[in-house]
Amino acid sequence: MRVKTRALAEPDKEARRLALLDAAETLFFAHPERMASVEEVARAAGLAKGTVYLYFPSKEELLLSLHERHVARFFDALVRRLASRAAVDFDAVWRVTREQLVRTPATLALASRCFGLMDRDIPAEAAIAFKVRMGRALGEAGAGLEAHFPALAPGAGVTLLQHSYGLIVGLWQLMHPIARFADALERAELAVFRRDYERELEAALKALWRGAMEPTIKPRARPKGSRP
Amino acid sequence: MRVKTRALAEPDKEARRLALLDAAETLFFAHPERMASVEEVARAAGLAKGTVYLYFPSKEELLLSLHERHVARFFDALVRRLASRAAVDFDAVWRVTREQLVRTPATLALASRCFGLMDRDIPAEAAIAFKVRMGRALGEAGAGLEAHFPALAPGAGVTLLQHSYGLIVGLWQLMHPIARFADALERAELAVFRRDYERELEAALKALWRGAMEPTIKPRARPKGSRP
Amino acid sequence: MRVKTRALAEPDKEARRLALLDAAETLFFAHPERMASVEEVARAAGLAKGTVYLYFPSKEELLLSLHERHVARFFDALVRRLASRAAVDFDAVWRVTREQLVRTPATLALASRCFGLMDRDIPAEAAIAFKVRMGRALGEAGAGLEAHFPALAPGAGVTLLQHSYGLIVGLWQLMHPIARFADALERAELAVFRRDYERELEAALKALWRGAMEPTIKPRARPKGSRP
Amino acid sequence: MRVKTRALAEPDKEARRLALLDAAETLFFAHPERMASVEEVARAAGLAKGTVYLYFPSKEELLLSLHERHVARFFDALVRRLASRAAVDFDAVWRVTREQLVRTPATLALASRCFGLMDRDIPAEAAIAFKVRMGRALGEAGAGLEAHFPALAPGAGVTLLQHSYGLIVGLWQLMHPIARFADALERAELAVFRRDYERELEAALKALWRGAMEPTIKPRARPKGSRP
DNA sequence: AATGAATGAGGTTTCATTCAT
DNA sequence: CATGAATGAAACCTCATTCAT
Repeated sequence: MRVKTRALAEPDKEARRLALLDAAETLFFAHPERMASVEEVARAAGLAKGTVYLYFPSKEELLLSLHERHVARFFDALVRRLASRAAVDFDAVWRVTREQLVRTPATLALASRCFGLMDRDIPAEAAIAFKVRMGRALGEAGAGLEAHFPALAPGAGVTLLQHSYGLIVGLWQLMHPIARFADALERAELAVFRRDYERELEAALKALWRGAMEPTIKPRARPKGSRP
Repeated sequence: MRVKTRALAEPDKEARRLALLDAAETLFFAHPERMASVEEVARAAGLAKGTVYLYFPSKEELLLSLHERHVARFFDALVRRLASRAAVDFDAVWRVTREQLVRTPATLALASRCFGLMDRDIPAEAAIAFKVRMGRALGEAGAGLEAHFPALAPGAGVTLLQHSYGLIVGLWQLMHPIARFADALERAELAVFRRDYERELEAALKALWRGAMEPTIKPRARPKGSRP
Repeated sequence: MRVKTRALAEPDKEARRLALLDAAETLFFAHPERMASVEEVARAAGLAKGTVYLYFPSKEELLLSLHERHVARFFDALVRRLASRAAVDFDAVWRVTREQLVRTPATLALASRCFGLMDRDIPAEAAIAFKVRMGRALGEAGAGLEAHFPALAPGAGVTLLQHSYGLIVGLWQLMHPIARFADALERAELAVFRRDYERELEAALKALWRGAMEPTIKPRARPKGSRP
Repeated sequence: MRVKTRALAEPDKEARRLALLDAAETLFFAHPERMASVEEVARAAGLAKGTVYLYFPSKEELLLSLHERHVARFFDALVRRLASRAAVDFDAVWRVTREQLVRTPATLALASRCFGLMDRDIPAEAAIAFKVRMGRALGEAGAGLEAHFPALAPGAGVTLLQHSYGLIVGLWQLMHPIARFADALERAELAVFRRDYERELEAALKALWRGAMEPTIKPRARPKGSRP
């Protein structure tokens, strides 16, 4: 009968909430492919199963909260960076992205999953509240972006962030390394898949941003001749 | 007691395999958020549950097969277009993409899921075989692309396709419409999420391609002054 | 953090006990089909969950107490009526019954449940103490009945009360209206179940009492012929 | 891995259904106060938990089926008796009742519980279907009764049966012996509860029927004097 | 005395897979 | 080959009760 000291004061409760999120994150990080059970999460936090339900209405909403924490951290860092005195260019944004998203793989693994959860497992109420908060952060970051990149028309900052986010997650799904395939990847036939997610993402994002910034240029290349 | 006549000859077997894939596709299309059970798929194909396992080793591999069929169709159409006499520009590729991927939402819903499956549910053997086939198609399409777009260095065609694919799926997850949120989306706070996936994707892909084609341009904008 | 002032004095304690019973009664009345949780009862009484256990050893005993209060009220009213100067006939008893039991449906809903509780959830000690108190009230009321109905032999008053009580509760279970079936009850096939509990009970009790009062009559009807 | 031979043919399936009902009945009979878990029922029938759900949509509906079987048996026996050539009087009906209901205590224990289930746990659909079947049997038996007891007006047979059923169950709840109270019942104070259900019920039913058969007699006794 | 955070037993249901027929 | 009955692991969530504060 493990009796974790009780979180009576509000700050303690918040701390416990965070402890549960931490536990979930750790487990998810250790085995991104397998979703830990609520019991496991609770135990990892030194609590009992039922206690989890004092802090989260359901397992899905716990996961969404974890996801939200990740996203919030990213936006925080990004907004902070955009608000700083220093000049901001793609690399500056990329560095934030890399630290907050790319190099915390659990973040992306969870993001992938949460897309699916929104479709059915999260009560509309909660899903919408989540989106409202996201929308706020997104709006702020988008505006900040526009302030630094004159090429971005009003509204284009938000759009670019969304497109980037889609690219980040989509490419991660396509390219994130899977341990058990490491050997097979050595085969010549699979050379095409021997890719470094971080490097690829940087290149892709760079291309996306570059393209987004120069909308005036006549849009596309024209091939001289078709295949012989 | 339905006693479907036996599929003795090889062509019959293939036909039955396809019937199962069709059934799975139909069900998945009808409710992309919910994964139909094996029983449902079997029934929709006019077969019994156990029969599914004569044609697919597991539910996951059935899904992967379905996914592969989608991807193969896309690559077929793309390669065929690239091989045609007509000139090829971004729009030509986009039209193929739109028909094969964007306007068949089940395709993208399934793609999202299959990323996850690869991580754990598909035996390495099967996963690798799948990747080998994908790699082949990818290589061919990538080469075709390079032939039409001189700006693409060798190898850049494949890369661009992969980046594009990541963007297509990632953006879909982020933006695909969810029926039960339609009302909520009217709120001013959620204006940011009121987006048309097809239009957004076209813009994002265009930017990505444009950026990928002009790698020499000096990379980024420089803001004159920071935020006031 | 609600800090209800402490119930130090004995009268306060009793008042708080009653508040809890009132709260339970209200909740039970509102949703007789669903048993409120201890938390709900406590909140409805303006107390915290744990406090309930200072006044009742268990949820079951709380319910039993509530039930006892109902029964006691009934017996009080009955005994008072029997002790009054006015003449007493079936109708007089029926009126008491109707007011105290029939028209307070929660009473009967709870009575049904408490039968079940006695079997296992109530400690023998408590159950027996309850029965002793019930026995006392029953004895008194039975005697009062015998005083008014000369046809009742000694002991027959108690017996008649018990039989009546069984009938009251049994018939309630059989006939009490269930909101969600109201529509279905319109069907011709279910005409047999379209019954008014109060009216039925009155008729059944009348029959029971009439039969109990005339034990000398040769007992039963004789059919002339069997089914044609 | 227990592999009960498979019930492929329809009669086998029905047999298995019955085996599950038998198992549930046995367990319920052994411990009427405790409701066996689905797992226990399955094991008692030599099956696995999941198998139960092939035969019953939910635990509650299994219980309702069991209850229905009991009631159906009673009605069968009653209707058969009423249809036989032999004369029918109260005792004849009582004997059927005694064998089918009174002396199979599980029947009454379950009946008590099922009243509660109807309120919320059984889907309206199923509950109504059950009632329709019950209504049919009730109508038939009621008509049979009227044929034998000329004192019963049309419709009075059904009514009498319902009232009787209420009395049977209600009195059972009030009087059925509870093993752990056997000793306590020896106390003088509890003499009032030292009752034999079967005997009491017979008396009460007799009174109810007698009263129901003689509706013309001037209704009630008149007390000579009130309490001194 | 009062609180409410923590506990954890307890039970239902789903569904991919197997295998006897 | 085809069937579908049988399996049983897996996971969630509720809520009466305890007890540190």
